Amino acid sequence: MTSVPQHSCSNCSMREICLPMGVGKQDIDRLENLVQNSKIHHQNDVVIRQDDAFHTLYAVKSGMYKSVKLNSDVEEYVVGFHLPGEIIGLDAIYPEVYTSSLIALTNSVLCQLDYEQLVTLSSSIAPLQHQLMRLSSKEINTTQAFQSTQTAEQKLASFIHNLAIRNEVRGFSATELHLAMTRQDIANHLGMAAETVSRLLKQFQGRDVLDIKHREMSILDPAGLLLLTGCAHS
Amino acid sequence: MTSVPQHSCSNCSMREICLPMGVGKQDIDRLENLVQNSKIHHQNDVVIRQDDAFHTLYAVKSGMYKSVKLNSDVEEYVVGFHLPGEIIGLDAIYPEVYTSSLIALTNSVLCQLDYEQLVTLSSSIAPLQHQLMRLSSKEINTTQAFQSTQTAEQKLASFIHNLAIRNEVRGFSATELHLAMTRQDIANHLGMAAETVSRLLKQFQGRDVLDIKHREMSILDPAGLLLLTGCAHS
DNA sequence: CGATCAATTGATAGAGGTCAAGACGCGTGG
DNA sequence: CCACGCGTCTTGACCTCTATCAATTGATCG
Repeated sequence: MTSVPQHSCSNCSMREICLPMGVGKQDIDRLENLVQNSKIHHQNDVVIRQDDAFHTLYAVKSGMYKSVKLNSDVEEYVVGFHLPGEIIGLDAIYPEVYTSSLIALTNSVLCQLDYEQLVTLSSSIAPLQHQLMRLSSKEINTTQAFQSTQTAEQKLASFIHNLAIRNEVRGFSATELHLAMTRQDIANHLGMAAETVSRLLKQFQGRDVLDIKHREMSILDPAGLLLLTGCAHS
Repeated sequence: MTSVPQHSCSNCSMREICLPMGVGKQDIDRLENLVQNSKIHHQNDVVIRQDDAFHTLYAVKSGMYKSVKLNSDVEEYVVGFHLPGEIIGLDAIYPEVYTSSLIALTNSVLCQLDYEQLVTLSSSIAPLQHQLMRLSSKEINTTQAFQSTQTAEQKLASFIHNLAIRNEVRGFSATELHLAMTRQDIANHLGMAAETVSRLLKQFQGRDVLDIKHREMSILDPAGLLLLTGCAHS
């Protein structure tokens, strides 16, 4: 009786969200062979350095990461946060270098996938090819979705709502969120000042939309939160 | 001596930017067979309606289009503008419905591609598969690139600079631009008021960075424009 | 238990939104 | 060819939202 390797796709709790979605049982081991040993990271570990040559995609197995883009000398921009099951590096395919640095926000685990091998494999596994395109498409959407939001209030509400939905999809709580990132990271990501995030969160609390203690957030009124977004987000 | 069909990929001036990039001579006719008859549109023609079922990707052959997303009842957001050689609809793959409406800004021509057929074909033509991924990746990048810009001045400068680069890549002028869209469209796209666009353009003129008469723009000082962006855009 | 980093809170100022009026360009029809 | 009307663009005045600066509190960790 051979034990399934600890970090295989077939026993991963994210298999229905991640790349293996839709891939049949007979093909999934071909995908598993391609997945390099998982890498364990600790808080503030730098996993990818911006401008390094692109060869591998990453999938988050557990924990949380952030992507940070250095523009000019000092100015940096938090592109986004990555939850389990999400693929990192799709944006690097075209320029063939990573466009941002990747940093672990907490103790986390990543799976590595050689891109060339993955593409080759996907041309013989139709569901894998489809999922690769689906995930790219999804990334385009999520990046676009936040552009339309106007005020700081809408932006922050959208951000929290988006986090809650992503948590829920992963089988976690839709109302109890742990914020692994700092207020400054959130603010930077949303293009506002950290002080504004602080003030708005307090305001949301005052309206009984949510409750925050440090990094632990409870969404008390999901419908109210959705209203604050200016509606229509997924 | 058979004449090449008028709207084939092989004699299209955008073939080195569009999907055919890298596809060999022997395979390109297989791609051409998949391309439906080109569709001619006039200004303000609605080509795609938001929320319609997704089946086909589009490639711009000539002219210019805009993507518009309706959020709540009245509020609408201009997602972006599409130049010749660009693929439209990649963001619709995941949700399987178009996430925005597509409107012609001037007399324009589109090529239609059935997505299912394209994916099937791409699994037997490696360069096509690569290009499909590359174009998706590029789209993720361009959407991300503008998020980091802070002030209205930086946003507008980045927008103009981006337009100029895209024009240049297509073999058009890098300094003489025709703005097919209204100031309101630009403003909406960049998340600012039309009045602000107007004032900033005037300001850019005053600093001799560019010259504008109605919809015709001349970039007088490309380096100065780049400075205004806050640097680092492609 | 200080030292350090994160988060909050208050005061102030400036960028840019909004409202309103007017100018300009363009197409239509007399 | 010119007058009219409509949509686009510009310009000005005002005000709000949010960034910035500064100080304090709170949390975390060696």
